[in-house]
Amino acid sequence: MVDPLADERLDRAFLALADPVRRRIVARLSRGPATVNELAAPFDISKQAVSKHIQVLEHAGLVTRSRDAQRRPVHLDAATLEALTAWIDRYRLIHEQSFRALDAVLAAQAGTATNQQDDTRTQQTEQEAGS
Amino acid sequence: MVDPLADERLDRAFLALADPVRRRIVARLSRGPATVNELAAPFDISKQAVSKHIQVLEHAGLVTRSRDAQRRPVHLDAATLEALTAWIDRYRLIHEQSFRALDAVLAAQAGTATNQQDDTRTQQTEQEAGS
DNA sequence: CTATTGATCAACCGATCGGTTGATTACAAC
DNA sequence: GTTGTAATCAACCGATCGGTTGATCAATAG
Repeated sequence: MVDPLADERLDRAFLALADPVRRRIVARLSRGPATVNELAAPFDISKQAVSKHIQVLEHAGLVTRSRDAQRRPVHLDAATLEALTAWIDRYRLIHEQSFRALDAVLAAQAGTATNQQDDTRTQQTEQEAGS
Repeated sequence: MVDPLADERLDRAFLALADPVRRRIVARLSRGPATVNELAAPFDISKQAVSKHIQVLEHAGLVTRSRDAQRRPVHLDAATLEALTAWIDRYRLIHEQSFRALDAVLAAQAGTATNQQDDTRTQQTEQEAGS
């Protein structure tokens, strides 16, 4: 459905979200388009800095811009967000799967009843018996 | 369910994934734990550099480490991955929702179609956009 | 004990990032 | 035209990032 993003594009998209200002901008845009001035209002930084943040988001494919007189409204591009979740979920699910397989192996070896291989989506915390 | 990660933790987690080497490490770990040497093997960079990458992933909460003699196996922590998809999906779904609302308004006004591709995924959770 | 293996620590370097200020473009209103 | 507003461009700065090399720590093997 959504193209798996090329490596460099994933770089830029994840990097774009690795900043609280840009995440807040994305959060704001999820409720509809906004101009740079509107987006800059909640922040204590300069409008130029916000403009740069928007450029980072745009270069990452997370937002697009249109034109309305001298304003340049910014729109969220949800397709890229979806591609990011697709990447993450891919490996998250592989991990879950192999974890369940390991559970089965351990259960078969020991026979003791510490296995829960039912459809509980256990994302259990690894604990170290590292002594 | 999964704790919404604090802002600083989200910073680190997204930043950790904004690097192709670290994403390949995550991909490898999704199939099971591995030592630093094993993880470093596919790359042309030094083992120290890979060790740093792993520290970045660990500090981001994406991996944990145990101990086995002089080896320090690295394990994926899928919970943090899940928290990232949770953050993304939250705003992706809000966006979808407001887009549909806009569609309805425009349809009522003029009957003209918008240029949004119809991604049918009916979700109706009303949420507010925090950070 | 010494030697070897696995991994980290420490210092350093060039590139990029997030921010600033000042100048400039683009458009609208008068 | 001139003024005003929205936004970007350009140069600069300190901090962080990704990489290197060399030394060191931790644990096993001989």
